[in-house]
Amino acid sequence: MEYLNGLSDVQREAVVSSQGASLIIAGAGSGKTRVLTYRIAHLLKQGVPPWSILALTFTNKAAREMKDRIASVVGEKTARELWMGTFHSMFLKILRVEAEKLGYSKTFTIYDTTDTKSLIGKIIKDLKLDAQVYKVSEVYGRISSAKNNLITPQAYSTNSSLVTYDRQTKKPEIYNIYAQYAQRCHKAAAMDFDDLLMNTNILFRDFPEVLAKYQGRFKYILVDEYQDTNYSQYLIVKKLAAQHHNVCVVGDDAQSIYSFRGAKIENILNFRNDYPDYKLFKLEQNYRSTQTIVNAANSIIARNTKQIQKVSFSAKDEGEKVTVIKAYTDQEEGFLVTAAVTDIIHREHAQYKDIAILYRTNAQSRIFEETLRKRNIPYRLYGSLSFYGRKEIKDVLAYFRLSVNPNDDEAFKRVINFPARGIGDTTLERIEHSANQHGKSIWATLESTSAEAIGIKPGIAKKVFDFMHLVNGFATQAFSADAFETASSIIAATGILKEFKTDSTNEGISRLQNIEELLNGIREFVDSQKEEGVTETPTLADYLENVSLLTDADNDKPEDKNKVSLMTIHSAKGLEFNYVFLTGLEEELFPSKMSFGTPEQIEEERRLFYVGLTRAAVKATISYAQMRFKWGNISNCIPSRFIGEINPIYIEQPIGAESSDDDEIFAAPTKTRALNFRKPNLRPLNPPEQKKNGGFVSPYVKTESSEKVTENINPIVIGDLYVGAKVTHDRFGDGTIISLEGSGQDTKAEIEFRSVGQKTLLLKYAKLRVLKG
DNA sequence: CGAACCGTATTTTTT
DNA sequence: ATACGGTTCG
Repeated sequence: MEYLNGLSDVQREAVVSSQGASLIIAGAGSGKTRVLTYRIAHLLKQGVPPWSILALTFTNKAAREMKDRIASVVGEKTARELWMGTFHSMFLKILRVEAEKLGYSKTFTIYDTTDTKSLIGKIIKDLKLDAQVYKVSEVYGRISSAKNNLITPQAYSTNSSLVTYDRQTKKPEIYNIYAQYAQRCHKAAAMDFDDLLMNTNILFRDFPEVLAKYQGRFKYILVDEYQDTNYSQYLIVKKLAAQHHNVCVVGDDAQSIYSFRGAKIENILNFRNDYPDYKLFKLEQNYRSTQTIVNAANSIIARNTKQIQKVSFSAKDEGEKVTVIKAYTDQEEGFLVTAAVTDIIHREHAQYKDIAILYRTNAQSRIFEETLRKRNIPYRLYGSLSFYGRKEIKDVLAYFRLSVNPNDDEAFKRVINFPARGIGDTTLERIEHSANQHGKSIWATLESTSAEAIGIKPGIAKKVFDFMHLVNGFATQAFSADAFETASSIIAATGILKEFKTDSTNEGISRLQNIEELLNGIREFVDSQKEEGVTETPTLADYLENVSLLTDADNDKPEDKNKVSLMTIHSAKGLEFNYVFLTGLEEELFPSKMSFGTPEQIEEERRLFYVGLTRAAVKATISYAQMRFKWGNISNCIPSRFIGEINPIYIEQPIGAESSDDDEIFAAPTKTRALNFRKPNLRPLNPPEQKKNGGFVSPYVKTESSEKVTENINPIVIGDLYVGAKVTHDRFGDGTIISLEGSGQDTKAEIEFRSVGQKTLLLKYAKLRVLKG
């Protein structure tokens, strides 16, 4: 039991009290993962069979890490037999076995967000609804939230509050879209993410014997991040735990940040109602962060009204104060943050992996990428365009999916004309129309309906059938042969490989590399499955089951081990870094403009800020910019209210741009009103690299008549600066125009200030006003 | 059918 | 600014 050493009293109690219902309120950095893993390890040591333990997490990464840690205590073989994974993956595993009871084929595929959105878009079009009114993402949100609350299409149409709401928002047809969507998914033998949970609920509701089977099997159920469960997930857990009542949930109401996705903070607040004789453990000591960080975080979260009372404290050193970086522009924010990163690396002898740059939206990552690249700092970008979201990967995967499940209409549509085989939109439209008429999948329709009835010419029909024949050839392989072999032959036989090999552009090369990476991934999958003895021949079908729930965070490569992390605060949840930068702390960005509606939404943003701050172990730095590029335009930014909400005793005086008189050099946007700027026929002329000539930089834009813009523009005055005339000096060194666009009354310029000789490079933007004469 | 062109919306977070 | 969808032309 040596693993029990080194735990605090309350942690140890939480670990060993294995019977009955337990609620573990675990503040940030309180060793929650440790408690969970040791609790499971403890159960295993006591002789509980691993397959009778169900441990649910929200990310694959969390599950994997926990599994690894358990393995180091009880051995890998035992750990492997645990039912440990994300909600989605665990219930997918069950649904694969039980699918036929729900009228699904066992080989059902999973529609990811892209598939779902494309299908919803198609339905909106088919129903001849106004796409301006029925926005795909909004409709998707409504459908998703209905599913997460276990509202079927039928229930939706009779639910007065939903129907009333939709009428009021002038979208009365949402129920219809939902019904169509559900129907078409079913025809295609496809489930979306929400279906995995909803169908599990339906399975347990309609098949008591199935529920009883799993209730009997899972003697112990553990749930991580319980505050982020939605109703659908909550109910599954409740049902499964109904027999043995050994349910242990871990969470922190202060870290609930997924309510937009249907997470119910109430689930954790109401735990006591479901399990009246529950045991409560409060892990209040923060072992991760300095006192300053913990106290600063507490001072923020104290402003929220809805919370479980707890005292989060740290016994570590007081530590450094939180630094606030104030930058003129988003560019400068990138520069200053990167400079601070370099500083930490050198001064603190920190490693890249100790540092994270966090932001509210993925769109903010770009500037940090640029500035980090300039300084040759290795970084790993999470989220945004994920590996599995790339076109070429999705295309290849679509072939795989189609080979396993020919009814997968979204996959079919994706690849019917990729690589191009002369089957265009019109043809596809006709086939789909016919499929909808027959209430069948595209594939099934093509199998049972004549080309004539569909309305396509024999020549085209032949191409379609050739395609089907091609896919058919993969089908048997996909279930019997080695996944890597099958994948390789699909990529070769379909001409995908050729398609990319002949493309010698950078784009093409990177696509080919991605496909190679995918193949490598498949090979690794095959090897690991063999090694673990799961199966003799891991097939493509086996591979697909795994891949659909992976995100790029699950795709860590060895060379990514020591890099600065760039990610949203959401994806940073559960992680920790010695040095954390929280960036873009501006009103409307963080807190997001979208959350201005209700105080509850602001509270969620505040929790998000809390989560971000508590990721830091040693030091947290906050940054914001006074101007930021948004939609290709500069906008003014107000510092986030959250900065002011931190008790000032934990904050160091701001560094970076001072709000002194030099502001006016940059034509403070409050003074120079950002007037509407119309681009009059301007096109880039030379790439920016070629732009320098003798201290001046020539504009790289031209008008359609090939005139250089500078020649059209009279000198512009911004403070002391003359743009378009030589700038003799300013306090940063030589001022230089790097690009200039537009002509006429109002124009926009991008100015780079560089102080030569020093390493300092300041990038600034200003909205300029052209002064005539 | 497919490439090229043009106009418009986009940016909250993700299993 | 960019990406996507729709339209037009070859």
